[in-house]
Amino acid sequence: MNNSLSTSPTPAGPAGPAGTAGPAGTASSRVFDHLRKDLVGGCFVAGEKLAINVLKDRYQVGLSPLREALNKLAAYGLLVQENQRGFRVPKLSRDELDDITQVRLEMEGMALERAIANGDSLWEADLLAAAHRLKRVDITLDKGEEWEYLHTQFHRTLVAPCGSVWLLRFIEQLHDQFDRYRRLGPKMPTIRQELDEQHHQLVELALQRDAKTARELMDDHIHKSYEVALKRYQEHV
Amino acid sequence: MNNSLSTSPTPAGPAGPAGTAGPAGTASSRVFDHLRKDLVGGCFVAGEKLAINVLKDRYQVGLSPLREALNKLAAYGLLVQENQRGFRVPKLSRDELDDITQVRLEMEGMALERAIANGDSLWEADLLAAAHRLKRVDITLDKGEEWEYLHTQFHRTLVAPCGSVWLLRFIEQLHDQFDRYRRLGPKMPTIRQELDEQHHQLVELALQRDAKTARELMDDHIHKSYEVALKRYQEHV
DNA sequence: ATAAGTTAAAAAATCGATTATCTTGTTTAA
DNA sequence: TTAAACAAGATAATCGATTTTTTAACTTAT
Repeated sequence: MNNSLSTSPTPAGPAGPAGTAGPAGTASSRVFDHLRKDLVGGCFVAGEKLAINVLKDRYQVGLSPLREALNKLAAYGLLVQENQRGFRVPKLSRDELDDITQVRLEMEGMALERAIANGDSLWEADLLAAAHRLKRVDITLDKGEEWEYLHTQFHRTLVAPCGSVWLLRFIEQLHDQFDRYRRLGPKMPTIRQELDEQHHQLVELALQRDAKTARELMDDHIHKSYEVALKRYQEHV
Repeated sequence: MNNSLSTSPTPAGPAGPAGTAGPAGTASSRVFDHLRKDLVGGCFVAGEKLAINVLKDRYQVGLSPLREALNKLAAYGLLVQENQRGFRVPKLSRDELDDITQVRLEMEGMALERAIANGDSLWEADLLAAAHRLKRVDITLDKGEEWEYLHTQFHRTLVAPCGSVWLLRFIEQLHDQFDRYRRLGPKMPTIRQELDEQHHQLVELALQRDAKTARELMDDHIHKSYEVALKRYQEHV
């Protein structure tokens, strides 16, 4: 996977399931990936203050690489840094969830249209593969990690050939933010069935190059996810 | 000003002209602001590798705060971090300039429409003030810094009440990226007259709540800036 | 000559300890 | 009784030194 924030030419590695960067390079980048995953996955309580010394033990690194990772995460928006009192997990709010969703609708819609215009046949193949892998995940066996990873991958693949590096970057960032809400509480989406059905239809429409309908469906898909996220958020207050 | 990346509750201070964070808190945040300004202002050559020890002297800080700032800037997109070989200034390319411009058109247009829908009368006052200050800058006296700062402020004010924190964040980031091109070479925009005229018209349209025309003008304004940036880029190769 | 191997110098990343700042509980003065 | 002042402990930020990795110059073998 190799997210664009990590230090660039990660040796790739076997690309383990959950977005981890293989054997990985620096200590700093390893903590970054790990912490990012945990923050998005809801391992921390929103608003919580992070005790650096605790993190140091938890992630088995020294202060310097840890602080470097925290600084990156703050610039990325997964942490808030306060003047002389360390880092904390950003609070959640209904308003922000709505905001994120709105912007996602605009940006992912745009990106999808462009991807459908530009994507080649290699893209079609990747898309089919990603959707297939996602569908194949055994809910009973999966601890949630596998589905989450493949879901992210699917959406990444879908918009990948949109032609705009910056659009992709922002979309990724918004996904992380959105998932802080969607992944509150229980592991598996209750309506996975429905969502997977939409994923399948999205592939169909992409292959048919029906940008307009695809975008409508994407809107719908985001709205569905929004409802899940909102419910989770409201139950979690 | 107090950019959203700096550590939050900066004591405000007298808010010096050029985006600096007043007396400022941590060494880390001071270097961050300073480096950000220099990177956007073109003090470094694109593609250049940053020698940490040189920066350490140049900005008068130790390794730790410096590295923390560099890490933040990398997450923000003003630096590229390579696996075990430090930081470098991102290369410039025609493709990227086009990309940035495209996304700016979409996002700032959207933000402007929303701002015009939401902005109250305090906003109208702020807008008039920002435009006025911008117009008043004496080109002969100004070393370029003042105009640049007020220009940024004007555009910030224009979209401020759009209602989306994330949109504002992305727009700010894109501005920084765009300015890496626009501010190549000579200090003052050759067509400042024209640009200031557009600024003035934008205020007019905003006050009249004419969202549609305002957006068209904004598109035009971005296109004009794009031409400046492109020319600068091509001359700078 | 070219390419693989070797090694010394340079640079990046990390560690351990120090310094500065905040927090909290307690005291003291109004 | 309340609020300002203080002091001790906890936490954040920074420094200086060490370790690791890369770079570049120089061999040596094919």
